Amino acid sequence: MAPLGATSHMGTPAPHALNAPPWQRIETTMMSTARDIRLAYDNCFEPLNLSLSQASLVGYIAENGPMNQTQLAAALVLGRAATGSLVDQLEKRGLVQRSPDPDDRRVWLVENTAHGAEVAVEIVSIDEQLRSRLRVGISREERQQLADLLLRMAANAVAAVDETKTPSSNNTGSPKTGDK
Amino acid sequence: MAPLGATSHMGTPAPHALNAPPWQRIETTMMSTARDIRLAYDNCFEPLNLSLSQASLVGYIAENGPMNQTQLAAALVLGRAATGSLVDQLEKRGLVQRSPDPDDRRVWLVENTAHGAEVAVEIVSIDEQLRSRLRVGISREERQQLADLLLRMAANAVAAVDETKTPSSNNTGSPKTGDK
DNA sequence: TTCAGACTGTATGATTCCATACGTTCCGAG
DNA sequence: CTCGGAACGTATGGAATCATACAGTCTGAA
Repeated sequence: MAPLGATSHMGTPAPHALNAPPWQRIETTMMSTARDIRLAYDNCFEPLNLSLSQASLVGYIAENGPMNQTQLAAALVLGRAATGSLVDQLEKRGLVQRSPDPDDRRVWLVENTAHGAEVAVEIVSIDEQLRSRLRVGISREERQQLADLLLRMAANAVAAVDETKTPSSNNTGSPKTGDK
Repeated sequence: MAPLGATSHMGTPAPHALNAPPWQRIETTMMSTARDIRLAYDNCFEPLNLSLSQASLVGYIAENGPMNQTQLAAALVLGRAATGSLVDQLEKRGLVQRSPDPDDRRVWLVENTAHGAEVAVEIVSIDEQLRSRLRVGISREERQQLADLLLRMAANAVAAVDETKTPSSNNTGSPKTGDK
């Protein structure tokens, strides 16, 4: 699977790329690249004792103001459960806090504490630093195209799943809401 | 930090893409795309009751012949422990089997069973199907460039980690030797 | 008013993977 | 032959995330 059948018996099948196994296919390359990036982020935030997701949450609130967990989940591309867990961790450390939403008793408004706001400054700084580090040798135009291709591929992936999931059957559960 | 600071207040920030939140930055887009692709694969292999990693392992052996677990780990871009775990699972299901390497008593040669070989045919077929599905609307040239950009970015990520981990290292590619 | 349905956050269990620390085995220098 | 180091596979613990199920709350229609 993962690779193609290059069967590179000899020493140098092709100077494909710097470090990645040369026989990998795009899909695998992508997942492994994503992992490398996540590791780089985690590594960068380690001095603050934060994971990428945690830092993202604090940073996102710092830039966009308090919001509820469902909104956060959408912003971080995470499930609500995972997001709630993140907020728990950050609340324990005193970086964020939950206040009740006066208009909706179901909802917690998550906001940064004073300390959280301080840390957020560092987070943003570290983030920008790493981002520029990741973009070394990659022009703005290339990034644009990269993003474009990624989105198209993601759309294909989602579509592929949808097709097999919703051919004709009205499943007992709801294919959409997820809840319930 | 998932988002960028664009603060696209409202209205129509940009018809960026079909489903992805428009404010995401490349790094996040990539990770989320990778996740979508993984989900698509898992979904496709579900009829066979296999995860992507499991299917990859069987398929890879089918195409490249028996090999030891360290080689497999490198091929699948996984750690040795995770690979061993995969082999365990597949062995229980009778898809692969471990035979002792006559030349090295430390090593297991992992190979497909007869049943595993049968399944591998399906795996390869399903994989090809999904892959072409993922490539809809993306030319070969674009894929080439995508792979190129991904690899450059991955290299940057690895380098970024290396820099902070070993201030005076010269490693170019793989800082292997996870063991002690 | 009442009630069904949709939404919010939470709890739980499972899965996948990493990092680390072993115990065994191989290899090469003395 | 005899060690020390390197490589292999394994065991263990932890982190992140998903999917599901649930209880409280809001909303809109009857």
